[in-house]
Amino acid sequence: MKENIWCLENVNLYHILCPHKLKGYSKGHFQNYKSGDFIYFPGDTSKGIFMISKGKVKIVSYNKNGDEVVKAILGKGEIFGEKAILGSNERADYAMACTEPTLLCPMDLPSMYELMRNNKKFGLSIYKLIGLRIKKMERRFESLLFHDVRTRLCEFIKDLAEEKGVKRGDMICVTHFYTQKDFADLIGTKRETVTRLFNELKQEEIIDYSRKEIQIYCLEKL
Amino acid sequence: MKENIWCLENVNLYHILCPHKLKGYSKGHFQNYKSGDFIYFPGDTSKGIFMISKGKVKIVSYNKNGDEVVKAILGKGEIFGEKAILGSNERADYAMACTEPTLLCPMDLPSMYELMRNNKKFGLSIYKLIGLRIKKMERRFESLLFHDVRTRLCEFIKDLAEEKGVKRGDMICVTHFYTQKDFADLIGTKRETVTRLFNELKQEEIIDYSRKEIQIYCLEKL
DNA sequence: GAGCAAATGTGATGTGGCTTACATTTTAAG
DNA sequence: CTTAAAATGTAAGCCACATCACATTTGCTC
Repeated sequence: MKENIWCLENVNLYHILCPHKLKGYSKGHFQNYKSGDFIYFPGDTSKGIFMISKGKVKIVSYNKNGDEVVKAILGKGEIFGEKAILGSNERADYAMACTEPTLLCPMDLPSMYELMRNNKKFGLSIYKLIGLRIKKMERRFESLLFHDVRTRLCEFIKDLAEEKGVKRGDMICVTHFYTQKDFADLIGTKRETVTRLFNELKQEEIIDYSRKEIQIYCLEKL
Repeated sequence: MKENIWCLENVNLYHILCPHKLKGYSKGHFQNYKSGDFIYFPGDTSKGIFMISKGKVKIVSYNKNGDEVVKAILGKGEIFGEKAILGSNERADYAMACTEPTLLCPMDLPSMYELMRNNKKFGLSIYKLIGLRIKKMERRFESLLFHDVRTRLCEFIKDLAEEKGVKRGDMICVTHFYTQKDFADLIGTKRETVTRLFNELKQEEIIDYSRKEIQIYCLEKL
């Protein structure tokens, strides 16, 4: 009974959690949000988790000056609010829809637990999902601890490329929806520094970029 | 069926995991380590988790210069290697006993999963444990992102005080086993900076300290 | 297509904390 | 008690980034 679930690169919970196949567990319908709508606030009771069926969701917090700090941007098939499973009964961040429309598939906790107990495979998928989140987190942490800003930005772009890069000729194009402020938040620096680095990388002909796209000429040099 | 497990501050798995009460699940015996013994290495197959029954365990890694980097120091009743539960089939760090003797209660994965499925309370305890680890991690991350070194050190000392501080007169004493290098690793800075800050805090009559003890005169100013 | 807010670009200036390079003290080992 | 190794102390110099202060560009709204 060797269970090497870790070797799979992605858990696709979409087809498991999708409400069509889960009548009786999920509420059987999607929630629809407009761009800018908050899905939950800090302090809200954690009643369950969400899977993104369509659109993008930002997980954010606000610093003491009231500026928005982006902690993650998630897309279709991705899950958020999963700390509820781990016994966190209050949400700690804001979750905000940032596309229109944003469709979410909510799933309440008791159903989750029941499913996890009854469906071994599902349970392991959830563990794996959480494990991956932790790994990602640890990776960010170590990066912050050991690497300078430029290295961090390069790693981030490489990750983006791997995740959603498209080959076009001998370059890789990544379409994204981050502002430079978002990049800065995500790698732990300031917007101005990101601007400077983007231009530095452009100068060195490693990448080129516009608002919503990055073209990578030379992945190795990143 | 409201399950507010999160409100409990600590999960005490000790009395649940303790092998005396778990014949059939655990191997029914402790593992004994000497100071400096490695419990596992990076790349080792994750066969299960460990609970510390007696002594201290360091989770460490090594940077490219071969210097030891301390990632955590754990004591009695604490658990490590728990990422195994989340599907990580290889250990990513070194675990090293740093007291003599160090007694560990090992528990293999299949038994863990079985227990988690059959014993609801146990399952939730494990979730909560993992949840707390994540919270701790996120806290460290945010601290690193937003606070300067002095603030981070103060937070760390306050945590120590809360966790194991003892009132003596109108000061709080914390006996610990960290070197200044350990402090530095754990808060993400260099040893020299820690030394400077310790002396700064001493000068300002907020704390006093010797090798293995910190006396806190004024918790509020930390 | 005028007007405005958000996003991006770029210089000048400041500084926290890393680096380097030793001195001193404490602990462990023989 | 001696000696070596580990831990701690201190100080000068430097540099990656933050901060501040605007300029410019882009994209949306009316």
